[in-house]
Amino acid sequence: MDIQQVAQRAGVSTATVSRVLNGSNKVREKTAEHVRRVIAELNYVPNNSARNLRIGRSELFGLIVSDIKNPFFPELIDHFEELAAAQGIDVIFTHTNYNSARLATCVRRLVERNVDGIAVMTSEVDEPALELSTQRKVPVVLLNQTRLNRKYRDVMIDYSRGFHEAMQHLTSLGHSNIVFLTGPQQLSSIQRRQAAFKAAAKKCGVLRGEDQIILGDLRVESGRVAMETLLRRKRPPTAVIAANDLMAVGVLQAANAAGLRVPEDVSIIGFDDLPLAMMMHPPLTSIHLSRREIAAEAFSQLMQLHKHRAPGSPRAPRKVHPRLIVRGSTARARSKRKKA
Amino acid sequence: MDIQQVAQRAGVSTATVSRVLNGSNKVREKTAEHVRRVIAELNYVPNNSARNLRIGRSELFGLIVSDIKNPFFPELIDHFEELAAAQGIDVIFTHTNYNSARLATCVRRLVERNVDGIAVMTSEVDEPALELSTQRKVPVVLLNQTRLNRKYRDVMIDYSRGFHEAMQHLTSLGHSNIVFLTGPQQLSSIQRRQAAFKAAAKKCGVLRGEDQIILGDLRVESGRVAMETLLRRKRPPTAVIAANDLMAVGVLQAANAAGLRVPEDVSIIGFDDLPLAMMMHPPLTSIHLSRREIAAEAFSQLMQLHKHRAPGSPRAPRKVHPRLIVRGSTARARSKRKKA
DNA sequence: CTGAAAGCGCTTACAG
DNA sequence: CTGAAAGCGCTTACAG
Repeated sequence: MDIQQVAQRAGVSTATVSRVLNGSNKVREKTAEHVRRVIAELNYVPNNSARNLRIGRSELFGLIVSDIKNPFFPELIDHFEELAAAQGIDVIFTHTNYNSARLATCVRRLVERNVDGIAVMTSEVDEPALELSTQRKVPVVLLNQTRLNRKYRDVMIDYSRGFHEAMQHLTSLGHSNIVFLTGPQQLSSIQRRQAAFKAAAKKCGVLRGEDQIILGDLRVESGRVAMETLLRRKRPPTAVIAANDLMAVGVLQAANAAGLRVPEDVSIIGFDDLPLAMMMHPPLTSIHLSRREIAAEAFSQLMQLHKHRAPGSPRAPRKVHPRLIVRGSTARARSKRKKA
Repeated sequence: MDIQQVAQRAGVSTATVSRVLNGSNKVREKTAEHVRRVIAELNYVPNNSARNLRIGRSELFGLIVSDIKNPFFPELIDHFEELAAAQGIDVIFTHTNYNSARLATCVRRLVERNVDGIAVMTSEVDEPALELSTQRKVPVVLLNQTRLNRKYRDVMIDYSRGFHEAMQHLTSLGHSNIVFLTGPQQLSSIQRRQAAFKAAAKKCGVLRGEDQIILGDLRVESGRVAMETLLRRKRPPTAVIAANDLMAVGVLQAANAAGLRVPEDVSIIGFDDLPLAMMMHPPLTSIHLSRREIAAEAFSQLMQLHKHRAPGSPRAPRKVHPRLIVRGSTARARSKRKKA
C-alpha cells in the first residue's frame, strides 16, 4: 500500500496525492476532497522513512536524560513529549545512566536517525560526546551547563532567588544556625546551589564558617548519615537546607529516629520539590525547580533552531528560577534547644 | 557526506562500503579494514532513513504508557530502552495521559514511523485504537489485558501468589479484620487484584462481608479519606491492604493524623512497591510488581515477532508474579484495640 | 491546478 | 570477493 496505489485508485498522479497529504494549497479543493476519500477508504498510511529521506528532515527530536528513575525527569519528559506531539514531532528517548561514555553512543544513534534536534538533559555533559552532533549540524540544547553555554544552546537555571527565599523564610522564623547539606563537588549544578546558599546566607546575615556546609551524595542514605553527624555536634543546626529532596528525606528520617520532632525541633528544606515531597510526614518544604519550564524552554530553543536553521547565536534564553514552596517541615526556631 | 563519497575516497563501490557497514562476511578483510579506516577518517554516519526505506524495517520500537509521571512507569521505560539499545533498536516514547482517544493517535504516529513493534503499556486499552497496527501487521504487545490476550500478545500478571503471601503474612501476625482498599471498578487490573484479595482471604479463613472492601480512586487523598471512614467504624480493621502504594500512603497519613501508630496499632500493605514505599515512615510493606520483568517480557515478545514475522500465535508467555516485600508497616495485631 | 520524472541514500540480487 | 544497477516510497522543481 503506497502512494502509487492511492494515485492509481484516485485517478491522479502521485504528485497530487503527495500535495494533498502535505496540505499544499495548489490542489483544487474538489480533487483534494476526492483524494482524501480514497486515502481514507484504502486506509493508507504514508511511509515516513521515504518522506524523511526525500526532505532531509525527520521531524524527530532526541531526548537524553541521565536516569529516568530519578523522579526529577518524568515530568520533564512528559512535557517535552507533549509539546513535540503538538508539533507533529516524535521523540526518541534514551538515557545514559550517568555514564558519560554512553552519551556519545546515544548521540551517535540519534544522529544516524537523522533527528532534527537533541535535548541533552543530563546534569553533566562530556563535551567530546557532542562533537558528532555539531559536525552534522544537529541542533543541541543542554541543561544548565554554564561552562558550555557559549557553544551550545542551554537552559539556564538561576538559583539565587530560590535560595534567597528559603533563607529569608528561615531567618524570619528566627533561625540562625542553618546548615547546607551539599552534594558531589564536581557537579556544576551543586557548585552553583552551594554558591547560591552562601550568597543568601550572607545577605541574611547568617553566614558562618566551613562547618555550615556538610557533604552528601544526593541519596537518601547520605542525608540520614549527615544528619546523624550534625546531631552529634554540641550546637546542632536548627535548620537544614538539602541540595535535593532525596537527602532531605534522609535528614527527616534521622531526625525522627533521634526522637526529634519536625518541624518543632528542626526545620528541613529540600530542593527540587519532587512529587514525593508532599507525601512525606510532615510534607516537605522545598525549593521547586520547574520541570515544565525546563522542558518548554529546551523544546522552544530546539524548535527555533529547527525552523530557522541557525545553529549559531541564541535568542535571549529565558532563565528558569526555582521558587520556595512552604509546607510542613519548617517552623519557628526554639529559642533554646535541649540536647536530644 | 554519503556512502557515495566514502566509496569514492576508498576506491571501492558503494556496495562494498555497504557490506562493510553491515558486517557482511563476503568482503575481504583487507578491503574491509581499509574501508573502515576511510569511514572513520571521514566521520561518516549512515543515513538511517535511507536504510530503513530500503530494507523495509526501521529498527524502531514504540513504547506507549498512560502516564510517565506515575512512578510505576519509569523503571519499565528504563529497562525497555536498555534492552532495545542492546539490540540496536531505538525507542520512540509516547504517552496517552489516560486518554483513550490519544491512543489511536499514538498508534498512527508509530505506524507512520514504520516501527517494528509497539508495546502498549497502559492499564486500559481501547481495542479499536489498535486496528491500524494489526492491519499494517505491526506487532503489538499489551499489558495485562486478559480480555484481549487471544488477539494480541500480552504480558500477563498473576496476582494470586502476591495476595496470598500478604494475607498469610497478616494472618500469621494474628490479624483477622483485614480490609481491602480497592480502586475504580472498571479497571480490569483492579478487578483482578480485588478477586485475588478475596480468594486469599477465603483461603486464609478471614473472608467477611461486603464491608471488607472499601473504594478509593488510586490517589493518595482517597486513601486518606477511606482510612478516616474506616476509623469511624465501631470495629475498625487491624490491617489494610491497598490496591496501590499511593493509597497506602494516604492510609498511613490518616492513621498518623488520628494518633494511631503504624504498625503497632494498624498494619498497612501497599501494592506496586514503588521506590517511595521505602522512603515512608515507617517504610511500607508492599506487594512488589516487577517493572523489570514486565519490560523484559514485553520486549522479548516483540523481538520474537520482529524476527520471526509471525504475528499470530504466541509462544507460551511467561506470567509475572508479584511478591510480598515485608518492611516496617506491618506487625502483630493487638488482641484488644482501644478506640482511638 | 496537475503530471512526468528525477533523485534523496541506502541495500542487494545478479553477474562476473 | 567485488561492482553496476535497480528500486525502496516519497517530494518537488519544472513544464504545461
